[in-house]
Amino acid sequence: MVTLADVARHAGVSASTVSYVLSGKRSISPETRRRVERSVSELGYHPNAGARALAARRSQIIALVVPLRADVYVPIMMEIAVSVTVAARRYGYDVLLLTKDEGPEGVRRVAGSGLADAVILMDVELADERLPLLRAQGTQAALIGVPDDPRGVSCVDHDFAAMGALCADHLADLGHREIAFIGYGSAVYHRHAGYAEHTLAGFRERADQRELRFVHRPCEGTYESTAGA
Amino acid sequence: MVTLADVARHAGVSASTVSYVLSGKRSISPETRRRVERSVSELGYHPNAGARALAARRSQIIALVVPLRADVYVPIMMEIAVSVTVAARRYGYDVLLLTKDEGPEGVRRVAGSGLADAVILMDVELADERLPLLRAQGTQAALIGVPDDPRGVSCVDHDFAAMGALCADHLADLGHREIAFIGYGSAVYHRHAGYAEHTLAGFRERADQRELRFVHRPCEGTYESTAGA
DNA sequence: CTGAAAGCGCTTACAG
DNA sequence: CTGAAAGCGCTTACAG
Repeated sequence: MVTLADVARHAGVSASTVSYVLSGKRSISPETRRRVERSVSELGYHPNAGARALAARRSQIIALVVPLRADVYVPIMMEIAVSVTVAARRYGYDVLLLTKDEGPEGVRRVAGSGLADAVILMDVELADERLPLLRAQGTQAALIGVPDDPRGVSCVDHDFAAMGALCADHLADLGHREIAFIGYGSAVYHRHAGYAEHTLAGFRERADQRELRFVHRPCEGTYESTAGA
Repeated sequence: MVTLADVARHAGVSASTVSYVLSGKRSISPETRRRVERSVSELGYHPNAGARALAARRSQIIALVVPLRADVYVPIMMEIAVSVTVAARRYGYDVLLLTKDEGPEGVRRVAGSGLADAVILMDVELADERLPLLRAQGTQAALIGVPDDPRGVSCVDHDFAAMGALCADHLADLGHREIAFIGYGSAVYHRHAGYAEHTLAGFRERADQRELRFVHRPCEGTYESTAGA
């Protein structure tokens, strides 16, 4: 394995100079830079990720926690996972894939060990049990989904409440008064998934305002059966 | 941050003893083990991933390279990614998500830097350009898909050739003689994706034996439009 | 603009 | 059964 010391020797400079050429954290004479870059490519040098993480105290890794339940729409999960990965790479980060079934312990594990510098959570629940942990550890985090208490964390999501309200308005405008709200699988509501609850709440509030009567019926089945229905 | 040295001090043992208690690589007296384990949980110790990777010369990370094209069936990709992640965890490994668009360079980057100990490749092509690199670097790898020359690498896949042959037999048995083979999108054939080529080759060979005439027509569109068709 | 050196937090021979 | 110490390969103040 080629180390930074090998490159320094080959280029006739110190190790710190090689490091600074690579990181761009201080100015280097063009001549020195050239020699170092030449040695790097001639020797085929790749900085060791572990050593770098240890010394710099950051791993350049973001953990992405994905749900593995059958009641979520899979293609959108994949699209998000891939988009996150592509975007992370643009900033020099890699993405570690975690499954939600590891629970809060998974988040603790990767953040506590320094394996990941930050986490992105999907399938956020209203009272998500991972939130207290994030706050306690001071873990950098971004949530795709909005919990009941979003203090201290960054969240992003569609406005599902507005969407529910739009649906109510649309049907009310058409003159309908008796509505059936066909929802997600019942498990989605049992765990209080944010998107489902927000949609239903937005619909319910507007339905009340518009004096609609409605029944809410969860709809069982995987995304495939419901999409095809 | 709590370090191994903190734990050693707290438990009144040496750092190496703490390390061996954690790794189980040498026998420890029950009494010592107890004290160390108690200190670990009392202090909330999590071994630093970078330091561990540097010293042990393995990261306990497997890189999974997923395609990001629209011409692959997404749900199965996600299912594989999640299954790989869950299985990897059982062996103490985490999974790093790479996208195929990084090309061979992505594999070189994560393997060369020691970020990943091994790679799993999806969407393997007959003459996959990542193979020479794997061989040259001696990178541990597993392919989901079979290339033309699988020497030196481990592959696993469905038997797509047998599947194609089965289809030919089935239609021949029903008495049909003129067959339309509706395939994947044309891009899939242009890049010579293993599963597509193997299916077609298996069908073609059996069709010839059974004296069927057939035309092959790629079918454009995403998995959603074709699945719904 | 550059270098010598300490230090990051582990693992693992080496010794007893 | 346990400890002292070298070493893994980087980054980054400190000095000049």
